[in-house]
Amino acid sequence: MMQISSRFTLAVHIFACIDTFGNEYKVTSDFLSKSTNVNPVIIRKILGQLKGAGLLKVTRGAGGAAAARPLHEITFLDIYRAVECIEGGELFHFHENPNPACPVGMNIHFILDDKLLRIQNAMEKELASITLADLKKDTEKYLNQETM
Amino acid sequence: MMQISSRFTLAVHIFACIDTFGNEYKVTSDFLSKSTNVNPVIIRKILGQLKGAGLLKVTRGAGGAAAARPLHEITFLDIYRAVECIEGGELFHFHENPNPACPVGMNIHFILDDKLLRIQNAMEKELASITLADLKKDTEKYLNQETM
DNA sequence: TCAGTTGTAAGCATAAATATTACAACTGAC
DNA sequence: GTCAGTTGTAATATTTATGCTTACAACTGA
Repeated sequence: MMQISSRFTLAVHIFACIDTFGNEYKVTSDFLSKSTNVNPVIIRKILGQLKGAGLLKVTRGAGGAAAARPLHEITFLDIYRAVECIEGGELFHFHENPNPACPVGMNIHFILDDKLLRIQNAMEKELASITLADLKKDTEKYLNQETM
Repeated sequence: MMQISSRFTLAVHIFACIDTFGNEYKVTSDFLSKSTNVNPVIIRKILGQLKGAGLLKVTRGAGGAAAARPLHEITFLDIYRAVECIEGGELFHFHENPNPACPVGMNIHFILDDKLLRIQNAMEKELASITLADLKKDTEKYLNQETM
């Protein structure tokens, strides 16, 4: 399988909750746990990662999370990088010890690395093109459909 | 972490070996095991996936693998899809049971799915733009550097 | 002071990847 | 026809990451 972990969609879900409920309610890990149906400790860990990346603020003691920057200045790429703690940020996992005595084995990184990077860049460029302002707009769209 | 599994880079490595050694040697799972330093049973499993996708032919009994189509008609996307057996082909893993009683939880898929798809499409488009002909060209480039 | 909350550690359960052993079935050369 | 070499596949083990859960110290605002 090997998909991008659900921490990413969880993090986006968290921001959608902050957008939607932030003014009315205190958005705590317990609140988010109920909306996502994910354990509050996991939520707190993700909140910590997002906080560490400067994307949101978490109020210790009193509780509650809020965005740390204007929404159009937070991209999906920021979120992806905050929660997807990949060594060196590399999307593709390589087999570890290709044979240095084989002409192909010894050169496989020279042959492949630039191509893999191109692919990863294409994905990250698209991630960077989506902001939390877009998310909020669409969230409101669907929530209003409910109300009607 | 959650990277794309090394089966993909392994599969590309396999094709690089076929390109380079296919005329001179019989490219068996044992041969490939030595070049990649990966267990021959794993190699055979990947060979089976590539064969199943119609990308190469494996000679039973006698042994050996070879490309099943002209190299410029095999893309990295073909290989990716052959070996990355993701349910529904989705790059992003979603938290399973968002709360249907929460306005955000009940709509999170409507809000997010199109955006995730855009990101995945960007990546797959780049995967599709690289063919095994490109791979062979670069492989020869680096191997010739060795010889000089 | 105290109820509610965050941050974090520790242990467990689950899932996927990869390694490994084993062996039946197959093929081509002799 | 035999046989060495190979593929296909099953079964098991190991490793690694994820996510769940319990627990609790530290913190904050009322």
